[in-house]
Amino acid sequence: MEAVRNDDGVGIAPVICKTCEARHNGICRALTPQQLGELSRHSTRKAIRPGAEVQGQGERVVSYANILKGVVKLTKIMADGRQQIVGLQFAPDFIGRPFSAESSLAAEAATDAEVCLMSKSALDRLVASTPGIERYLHIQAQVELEEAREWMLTLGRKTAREKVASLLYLVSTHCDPNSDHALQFELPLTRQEIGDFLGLTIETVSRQMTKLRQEKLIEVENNRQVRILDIRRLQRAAGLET
Amino acid sequence: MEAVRNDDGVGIAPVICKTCEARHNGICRALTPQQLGELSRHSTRKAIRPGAEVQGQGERVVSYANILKGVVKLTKIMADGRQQIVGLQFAPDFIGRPFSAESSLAAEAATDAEVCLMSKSALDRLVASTPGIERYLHIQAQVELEEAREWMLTLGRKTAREKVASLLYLVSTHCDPNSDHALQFELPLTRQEIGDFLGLTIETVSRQMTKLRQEKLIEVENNRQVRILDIRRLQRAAGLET
DNA sequence: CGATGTCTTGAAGCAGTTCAACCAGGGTGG
DNA sequence: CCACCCTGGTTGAACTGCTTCAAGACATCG
Repeated sequence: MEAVRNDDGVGIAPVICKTCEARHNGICRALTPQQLGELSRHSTRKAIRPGAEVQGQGERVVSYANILKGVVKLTKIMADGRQQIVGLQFAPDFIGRPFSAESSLAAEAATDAEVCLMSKSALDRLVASTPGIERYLHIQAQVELEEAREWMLTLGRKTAREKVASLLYLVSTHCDPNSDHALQFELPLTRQEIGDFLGLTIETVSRQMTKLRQEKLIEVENNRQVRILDIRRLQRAAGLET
Repeated sequence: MEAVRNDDGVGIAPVICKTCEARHNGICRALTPQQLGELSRHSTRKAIRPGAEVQGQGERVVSYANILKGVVKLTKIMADGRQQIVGLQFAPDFIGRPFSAESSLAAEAATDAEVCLMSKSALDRLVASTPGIERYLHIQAQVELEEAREWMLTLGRKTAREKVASLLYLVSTHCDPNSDHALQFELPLTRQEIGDFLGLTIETVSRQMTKLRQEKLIEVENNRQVRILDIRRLQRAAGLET
């Protein structure tokens, strides 16, 4: 909204933010250069490898994070080890819950990823003073809620085939922030993780993938590279519309 | 926060709001008497019978609603009729999505209920001018998101028995706004609706209820009156903790 | 009192799980 | 360079938990 100012030195956006995805489409867009400068003093960029936690389940939340690159999975785990992925986040999504001190889920990198960690207290201060930030977070919460509910339908009422197709469709619509549908992409999840997202076992996931391949809906290379051959049929296989 | 003023007539809260649950614990708590008066001019109280829609899936949203009494279910329905309940709302919850013109789900009374319908445009104006309202809505969105994700775990990874126990536990913790656990309550849902919430068939729900009854975890009268005999065991049966 | 809607119970069927074997790629070390 | 293993994925066969189909019970209501 406000251009980067360049006059007295106070208004200049931090160098580190200049090329940042979050600066342009993420939460930082709602900040003035001054606020950005203030926040960046309490922020650090960090690369994380697949499997590394951004935030643990039940841990005290001391920082928020912005995804700059890669995919982060949000998981819940039961006492006996059963696991459910309850959300996938892509750049430039924001991770963390204002107003709640404890995390009820774990956030873990699914792919090689890069995040910008921000001090909770610093951002909380900004939220209190700048309505635009709360607006941004509120809208993201709405979107995540909508996605969660859509997924509840998938988990509760779809067949294994529809579930797997739904996942492929979801990834294709989220992995590239610039386009609506990526027709070719690298799956950010292992078969085990796909199972944990869909409420299925790896074997079932594998079988359904094989079937979709045989029916020429998709092509798979190296287990991860997916090319969608017929997006309409995939959509139908996912139980979306007709 | 601000007491009802009584001096010049401008600051008096509308009579209709005086005894309202939402006024005390719901969204209207964030309003000044003036705002309350303004909003109440664009609001109407309405009783709705079980099955009546507050908001249809895919409909244009023209009003928001506050639940004053009863239980409202949020449902998603697929093209072929498969249905999933994606949320239960109790008084004094708020229904409706600011920032999105279309509803992706239907809101329908599960029990006899009473709502306060508010004009979307009037409330949107208030949201824009009063940060406290957005804060309230933001927090509710966070809570609903948290609940939706908890339920994703239930849908994806729990057995039929655990699902039914989870539902009973959920209702017992939500139906009475004043206490943590109601040990006796009337189920707001039919077996069919319970099935639609848990991703099960009515028969499976019925069988699991019977088993829980036989195991003395609960007592059931008239199919709807439930008494929880052992909340700890019910909790364990729901897959919560140990 | 039948009629209707909701719930329960039983028996058979099947989608998805479980268990087990196998396969492919990619290090690692002899 | 090959033997080795290790991880992640596939495939097959047997099993099982939930669904489906069908019948009966129970309550409410004209």
